[in-house]
Amino acid sequence: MGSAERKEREKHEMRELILSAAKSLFLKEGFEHVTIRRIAEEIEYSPATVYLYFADKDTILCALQELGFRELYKKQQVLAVIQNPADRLRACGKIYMDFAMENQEWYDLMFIMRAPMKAFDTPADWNLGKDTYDVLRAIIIECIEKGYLKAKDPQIACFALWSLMHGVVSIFIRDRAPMIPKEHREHVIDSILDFTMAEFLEK
Amino acid sequence: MGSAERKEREKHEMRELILSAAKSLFLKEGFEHVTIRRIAEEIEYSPATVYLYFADKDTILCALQELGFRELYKKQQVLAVIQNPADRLRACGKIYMDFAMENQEWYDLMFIMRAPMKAFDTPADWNLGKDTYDVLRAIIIECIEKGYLKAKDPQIACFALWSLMHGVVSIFIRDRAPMIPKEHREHVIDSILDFTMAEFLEK
DNA sequence: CATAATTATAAACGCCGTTCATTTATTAAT
DNA sequence: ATTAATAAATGAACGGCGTTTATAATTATG
Repeated sequence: MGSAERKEREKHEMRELILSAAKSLFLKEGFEHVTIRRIAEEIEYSPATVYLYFADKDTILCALQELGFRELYKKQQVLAVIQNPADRLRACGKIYMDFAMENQEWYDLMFIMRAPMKAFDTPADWNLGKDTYDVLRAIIIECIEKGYLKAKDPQIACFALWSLMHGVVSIFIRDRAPMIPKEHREHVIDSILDFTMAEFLEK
Repeated sequence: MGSAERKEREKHEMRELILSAAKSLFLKEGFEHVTIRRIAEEIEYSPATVYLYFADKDTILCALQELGFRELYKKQQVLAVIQNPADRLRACGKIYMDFAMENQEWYDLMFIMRAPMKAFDTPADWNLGKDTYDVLRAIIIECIEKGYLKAKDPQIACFALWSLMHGVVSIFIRDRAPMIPKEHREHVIDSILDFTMAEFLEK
């Protein structure tokens, strides 16, 4: 009897329905309107029904987060055409920070908000973030190999440069830089990239 | 009739009472237990009474934030005894990141959480953060003057280095670095400082 | 067709920040 | 000292949230 398979498929479809409602709420009305009750309303089910398909709200946010990572990973793909690793490093930073500033709520969900992280205990669940992180790591390893970076430990160099970029955009997103007018943000990001390349890189 | 002054004083005392209850809840039970209802319970008044002394919850969080800034500023004072500006820069970073890791919820409130920032629209309210930021800026200006840093724009250098430090600790605090075991965090912070000093500084 | 299993829901629980009509306490004026 | 005016405090509610549970509706199986 193949009805078990259909059941499985229906369950999966319902999950997708819930996620798409969550996503559309997120995009149209912002994070704070993504509530179980609003999701349920959107798909015309009761709030309790949502809990038949997802353990809790964090699990749903986690799935949304995943979409964000895919988007970022997609944007990183254009880096492949840049030959010089130093140029590629700069472009990587630019793509990262532009993504953050153009999709602030997504970035917030992916890298700042507490909520979705409660859902995974084990680092194994971090696969999504890992892929995007590995893009940076590969570039840095090449930069070290080719002598653009004098750092010997790529782990540290990678974490430091990621931290720098994350620091910049997360300060902006959470409004901790009143000394920098909003109109200057884009320019500051470029200046930070220039500064970093000038100070960090050898040639 | 000096009763108006006494009224003023009583009002101030009540505000202090509320804040001290908020602080003690924050320290003893963590941020999530700092609710208007719990504060009211703590001081044995009704929740509505709290609103006679504070406009809303964010205003209270804002005052808590201020305490955090004072604490950080106090810790920065030991920097004064360090003569060499490059050494002072490193120590400044160390103090900052240690403060963040040892007082994670305070740091979160000061630099990450959205809540207390809704309370101030104008950069004028940022005086507290400005003092601690100026400590870093003074050091960097001296580093540039004395040729330790080749950057010409201290604004950018300052923002970049702050971003780097903030990035590191905020990634840790919000658990975005599963690739780094918790036991290694302290060591990574030191390595980041080494890396930064090595890559950034001239001599 | 009847029974078992699944799916959906209404209603509630226990929180939250906040508001407002009403009561209680204090002060000022007669 | 008594009353009138002012200020302080509150109980109860509003509208929200995530989540749970007992019950009802639906669907599948024997």
